[in-house]
Amino acid sequence: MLDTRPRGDLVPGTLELLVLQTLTLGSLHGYAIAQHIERLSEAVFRVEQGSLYPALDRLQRKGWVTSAWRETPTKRRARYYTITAAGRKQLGAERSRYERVSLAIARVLGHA
Amino acid sequence: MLDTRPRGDLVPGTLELLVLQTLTLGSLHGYAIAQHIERLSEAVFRVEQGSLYPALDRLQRKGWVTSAWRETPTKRRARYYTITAAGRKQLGAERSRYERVSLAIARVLGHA
DNA sequence: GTCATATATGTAGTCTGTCTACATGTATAC
DNA sequence: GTATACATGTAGACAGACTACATATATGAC
Repeated sequence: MLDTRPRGDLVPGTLELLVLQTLTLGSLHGYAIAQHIERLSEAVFRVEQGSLYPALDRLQRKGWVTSAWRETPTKRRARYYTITAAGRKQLGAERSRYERVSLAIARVLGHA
Repeated sequence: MLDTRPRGDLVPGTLELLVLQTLTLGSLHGYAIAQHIERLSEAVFRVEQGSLYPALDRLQRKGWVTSAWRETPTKRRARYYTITAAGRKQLGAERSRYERVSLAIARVLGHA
């Protein structure tokens, strides 16, 4: 997910959090979700299709997002994803969980 | 690693960082490393043996730590791990990498 | 004396999630 | 016509963390 290869991964388990957060902006298709995360992270993250679509599948299976085919403003078919109520609840849980974890890491690293 | 089961993992890839950081305190055996991380994180992390020892093996294979059998103050045999110069360099790289990533996450989550 | 607990190390097998690489196709700009 | 951006997905590999197991000693409580 990171663009710092070799061995470019860190914070797996966070992709679902970032996707759910992104979907609070409204329904988006996969490509737009990826672009949004990349842009907001200032290109620290690169969301690969091989990570994104399986992640969207998982989110859907868990009932945290739903999806439907629609047409984009540029007339192409795309699958739009929408966060559900359960997804928002999950997002809240994951956000506070991330908060706790990053605080704990900060304590171990000594900048707390 | 986290004590928030079910599905208790987040920030994998961070264990090596935390271990290297802990070893800057001096040579320690595995059990003490785990205890230190758990204590400093205020029990947010639980370092399982099944994660710790493979991680220490990896760090050793990469040349970032060395180890030797010694006797503990309580007279038991234990393998003491010591960070190497290469390990310190790696630690620096991983710390700044973590910094970059957590900033990027903060931006996506909107608290930046 | 014996039992529980804390100390101490490790392995086997599983699972999850991410990655690379591939496969497919359309719309738009040049 | 051809390159690029848009758009979705799959297959297979791999890393890293997890659970559960196996082993063993020192200390303190009873």
